[in-house]
Parts: sequence; C-alpha cells; structure tokens
Amino acid sequence: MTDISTLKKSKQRDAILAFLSNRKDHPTADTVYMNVKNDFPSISLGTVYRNLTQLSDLGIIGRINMGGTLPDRFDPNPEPHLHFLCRGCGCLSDLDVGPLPDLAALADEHFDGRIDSCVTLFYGYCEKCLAMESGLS
Amino acid sequence: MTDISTLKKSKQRDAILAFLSNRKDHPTADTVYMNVKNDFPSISLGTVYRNLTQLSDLGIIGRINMGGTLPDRFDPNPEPHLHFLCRGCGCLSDLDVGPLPDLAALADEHFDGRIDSCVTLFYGYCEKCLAMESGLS
DNA sequence: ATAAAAACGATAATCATTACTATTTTTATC
DNA sequence: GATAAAAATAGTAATGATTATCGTTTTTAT
Repeated sequence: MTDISTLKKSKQRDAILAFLSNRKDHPTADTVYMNVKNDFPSISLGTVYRNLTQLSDLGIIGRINMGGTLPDRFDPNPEPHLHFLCRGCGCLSDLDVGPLPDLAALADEHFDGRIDSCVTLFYGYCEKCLAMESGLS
Repeated sequence: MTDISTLKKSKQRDAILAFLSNRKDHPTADTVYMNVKNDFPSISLGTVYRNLTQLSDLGIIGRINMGGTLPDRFDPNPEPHLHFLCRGCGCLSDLDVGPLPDLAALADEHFDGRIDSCVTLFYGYCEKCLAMESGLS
C-alpha cells in the first residue's frame, strides 16, 4: 500500500489528478469537486475527499493545512516545499525564494528527543495586494 | 479593543486563566472546560471557547493550530515561540532549543510581496517515547 | 438604585471531513 | 468473453471542533 499500483483504476481519480496537475493555486477539495463535476456530474464530494486523501497518503500529491477552520488545500507537487498565504486576498502560492536553513535539523541538535521534520507556513501580502494598498489613500 | 481592560470582569475567565497559567502541556479547550468545571459546575463549553478566543485575540494567551482535525491547543505564553508535537504520545511542548534563524526575515529578502511572519511546528519523538522504543524488541 | 453593555449557559448551527451502505466498476481467473 | 472477489462510487448520515443565537444574569458607569 505504498504506491499508486495498489489502487484500482478510476476515471474519477484520473480526472481529479488531471485537474490538480494544471493548477498552481492549491485548490480546496470543494474547488476540485466543483470543477471535476463538469466532466462527472454525479461525482460526490466524498469521492473527491477519499481520492485526495489516498493520493496524499501515497505521496503522490501534497496536502496543506491552513490553520483555524480553513479547509485544507491540495498541491500537485508532493515534495516538501514552502508555502505563502496572503493576508490580503487569501491566495496560497509556492514560496519561491532560495534555499532556507533546515530548522528541523538545527533544532534536533539541541533537543532531548528526536526531531525529524517541521512544517512552516509564511504569511504576509502578495505583490498584487501590496500594489493595491499603495494605490489607495 | 486591544487590551484586557476592554473586557468586563468575569469569574469564569479568571478561572480559565488561572487554570491555564499553571500548565505547560498546552491543553485543548475541552480539557480547560473539564477542569474549570470543578469550580464552576455550570460553565459551558461555549463560554470556554469564547474566553479562550478573546484572550488569544487580545494577545494574552497563545493559540496553536495542530493541523488535520486535531483541536487547537492553548498556551499561557502569548509570545511567539516554537512548539514540538510528539508522533508517539501526542504530547505538545515548548521547543527549548537555542535561537533559530528567522525564516520569515530570510524569506522576505527574496520575495516579491512582503512576508511578515511564519508559523512552524516541529515533529518527532519525545525523550520518553525514544526511551520506550529502545526498550522494546 | 438603575440601566446599558457585556458575559453567561444552553443549545442550535456551521463547516470540514470521515464513515456507512447499497450499487457499480475494475481486474484477475477461468 | 463469463464471472466473482475486491475496490470504488454516489448518496447520505455522522462526527467533531468551533461559532452563533438568545433569553437570562452579571458587571459597571452614572
């Protein structure tokens, strides 16, 4: 149960993956649902959640927790990488800055147990929102 | 509405704060509720949530999102600091390692918008769980 | 004392997510 | 190709954390 060959073929899952692979905005399960519905009018939200959860458990896609009561976001790229959430428009994007220090490794050096990973989410204002702000007042 | 003087006195809130201030384990709202109930048998979970939310909004306590469907945890210390979640026993604790690089500042240098903060949660196994693991097999 | 504002307790509502179940699809085998 | 077990689906109910509502009680300024 560690790779995709353990799953039976499913048109719905293929459509979910196809939709997700074209997106850079890390959509929610509901957004995936509404879009895949165009091709599969009878698909259910539960099916979308089941497939997204399976795919992220298998390491085929990524799942991003947004904190609070915000819905999770899904990412065609399963590799650990950094994300940025804009306080202005709420957009979520990959954070394309150069390499940053590996906090988990640094923290592990001074920790009594063992630290194997960490998850970081960045907050601020995206380029667009900064532009709008300076345009006002 | 930016400090505690904007709130009216409340015995329930005092009890919630008193309970929380003695704890280093970052309890959930439900844990706070069950404990404060000893002194206020008629307190409701909604009151606990309302007070905890107010207090964290005012910067008097901290609120920690755990990801997934896990309930939030509350921290008597409102200052931004790092937390560690043990994959073994599920305990949440402050991460007392020396100072770590300021990722938000580093990332901001190479970002088109503005990054003002980031939240990091560390994962691994606590000292106790490591000891149990090596004791097995 | 008193009246407006805020907090309370009880409970209902919300929202994301998961679980359940009968039916349909996939896939390995004949 | 027939077929039967396993997995997936659609529809829907359930769960769990959190927030909202509302009539009552407490706080606080006058």
